[in-house]
Amino acid sequence: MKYESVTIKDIAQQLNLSTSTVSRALRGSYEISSKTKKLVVDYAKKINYQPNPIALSLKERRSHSIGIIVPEIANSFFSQAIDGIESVAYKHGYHVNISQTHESFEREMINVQHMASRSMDGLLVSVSAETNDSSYLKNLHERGLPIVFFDRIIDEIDTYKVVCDNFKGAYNATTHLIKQGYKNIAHITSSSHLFITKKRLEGYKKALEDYKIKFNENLVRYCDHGGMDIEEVRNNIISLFSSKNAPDAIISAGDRITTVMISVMKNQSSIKKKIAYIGFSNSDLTDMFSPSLSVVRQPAFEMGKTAMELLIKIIESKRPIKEFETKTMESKIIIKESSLIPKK
Amino acid sequence: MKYESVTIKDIAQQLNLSTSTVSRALRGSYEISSKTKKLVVDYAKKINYQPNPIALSLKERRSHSIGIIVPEIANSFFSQAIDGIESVAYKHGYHVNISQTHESFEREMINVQHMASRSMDGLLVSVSAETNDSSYLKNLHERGLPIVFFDRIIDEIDTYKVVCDNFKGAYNATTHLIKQGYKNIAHITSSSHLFITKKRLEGYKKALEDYKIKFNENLVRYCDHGGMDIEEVRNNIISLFSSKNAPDAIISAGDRITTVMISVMKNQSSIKKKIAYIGFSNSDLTDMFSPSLSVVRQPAFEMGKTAMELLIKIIESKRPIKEFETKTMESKIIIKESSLIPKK
DNA sequence: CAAAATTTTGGTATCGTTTGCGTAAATAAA
DNA sequence: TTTATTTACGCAAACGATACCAAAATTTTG
Repeated sequence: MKYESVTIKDIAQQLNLSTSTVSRALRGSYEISSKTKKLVVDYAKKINYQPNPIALSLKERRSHSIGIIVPEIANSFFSQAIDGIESVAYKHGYHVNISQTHESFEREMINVQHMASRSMDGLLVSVSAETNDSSYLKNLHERGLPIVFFDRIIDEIDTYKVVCDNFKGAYNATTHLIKQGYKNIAHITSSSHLFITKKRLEGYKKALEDYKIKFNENLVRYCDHGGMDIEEVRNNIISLFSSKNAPDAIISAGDRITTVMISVMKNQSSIKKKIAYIGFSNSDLTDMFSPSLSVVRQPAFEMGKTAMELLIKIIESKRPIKEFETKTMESKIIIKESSLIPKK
Repeated sequence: MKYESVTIKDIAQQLNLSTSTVSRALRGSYEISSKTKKLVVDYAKKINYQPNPIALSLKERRSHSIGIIVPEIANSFFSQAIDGIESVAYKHGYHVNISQTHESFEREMINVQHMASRSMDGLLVSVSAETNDSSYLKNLHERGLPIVFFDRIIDEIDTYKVVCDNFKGAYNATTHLIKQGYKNIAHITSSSHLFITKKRLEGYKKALEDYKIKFNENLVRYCDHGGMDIEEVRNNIISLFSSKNAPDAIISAGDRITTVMISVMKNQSSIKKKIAYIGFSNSDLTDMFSPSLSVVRQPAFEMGKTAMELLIKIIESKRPIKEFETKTMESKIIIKESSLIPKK
């Protein structure tokens, strides 16, 4: 059994008109008499006519839909960003298609290709941690598919991008820990391919430098699967703490890595107590943690909004846009207990 | 500028064949010679031909896509269920469209209509807290749109449904609190329209009854916006605790309500300490709470999987299915600190 | 009142793909 | 070689909607 809906043909037949007349009447064309118009519109409403978007997409070669590619929706940052995207999209008559990569490059490629072939008018992309080859995206983009990157951007592709100030976020977080008296500050971060990983690392390094603390390569740990592989995080933590120069504080990157890290530390009795930590996170639950979690919070909703606005700008611009900019938004550092155990 | 992709026509032109031959060659029809077949297939691969799904949808009147309607994705239960749905969907070649209602009835109607008009082959629905009129869903369903409900089901619509044993979940949670010595157990729950709300309430009541505790209407509080309206939850909590017969324990329904409730209690100094509580939640973070949270956990991933399997069964069945069943899955009660402060 | 101008409507191609039907070419049987 | 069978392919319609162009129907003008 298949769901059947009313078509313009049904209306035409019923009213003894041609499909073209009906079509024009429905979109209020000036060349249709008001009698006919009324007749058609009333009847259409009566039988609850809904234009078939598939047929429209085929005809107009656009779908009034955009695609979102994110690592995962079960992540406060991304779900908040999606809410921001949707708020703008609905206002402008766009429908939104969400797809998750689960930090897998392969899944990402499949999803992006799928979106492209489904006549998405544009894509909002935050790449996966595994993505170190963006050529397929570049290809699609060069063939005219509008793309706006947010958060996990690809630096080499020339289009609009929306990020928060990752350098500053990491810098402030690190500085905060330093001021608490910590000197052995580890940085647990996402995969080294990611542009944001690099920026955050730079902020971290700069803070150390400004406070004359020697940078120690061994205190930086990458999670190439962005925290999806718990063992990877656990191994990083364990080796970090079993090394001679165990850290006394940690700054972590991203919602997932932060929470997985905390959970690993909680269950790892081998780890000495009183580690100070602060992480990038947009979760609403961090206040309920014990200790409550100090975080670097990104304006996720705003970032989503902005990204969607820029995408619409590209989609609806008459002539190809040549000059792109990267919008950088402020992150906020929120100090709670987890980083507030001053070390004398 | 618009993204253009290769069509069957391009191949036909290039190879001096008709579109029908190309089409048949690509889908391996027996009436095409193997030479031609190879020629076409090779060329198609070379220029990376991808059939246009829009055209296919129009022709076949199905999209190989299904729609998910959930209250929100920033909710562990639903995001886990979505993961389960996706895992089955991808395996069967279905694409998944997610949409959020944010617990709004109006948004839900818009989203469902949109999905239906976009030739979704079927819908997986968990209704919003505000939904107390399901006639539009019933209508669509009667017109042949395959629908499977999960979690927030509509009892009156005759189709497959997937739920967890809400009665038992609430019964066990309540019993657990009773055994800890609590007698004034409040129940903060979602909107009274929801079927699951009713079932959980029944479980709660039965537990009280079995342990000879008198049911007190005033200890049950409904959040008609499913926890999206924080003030609503706050008011419920405050009035609950300012009443003569203030509760000494709470059992809460659903991820959002549970976390909002905890957060409200945390920030409400007027509330006496040492309230025991346990909530329905699928969050992975509850262990990090202070106190760590006792929960009733639903097999969200499994529920999503099952729902998707049932939907596929409906979609792909040759003849209309007449006999539907409701799959009930076991919930699990996980005891942590929040409910473990025994009252003598 | 006829011719011209204007308004209103219908016919048809189109988007990309599949599919039933028809037919030329190739092969097999006579 | 002629006729009967296959085999291999092309034509055209269809899915639902739109848009250009032409054809009615109507109104205006001389």
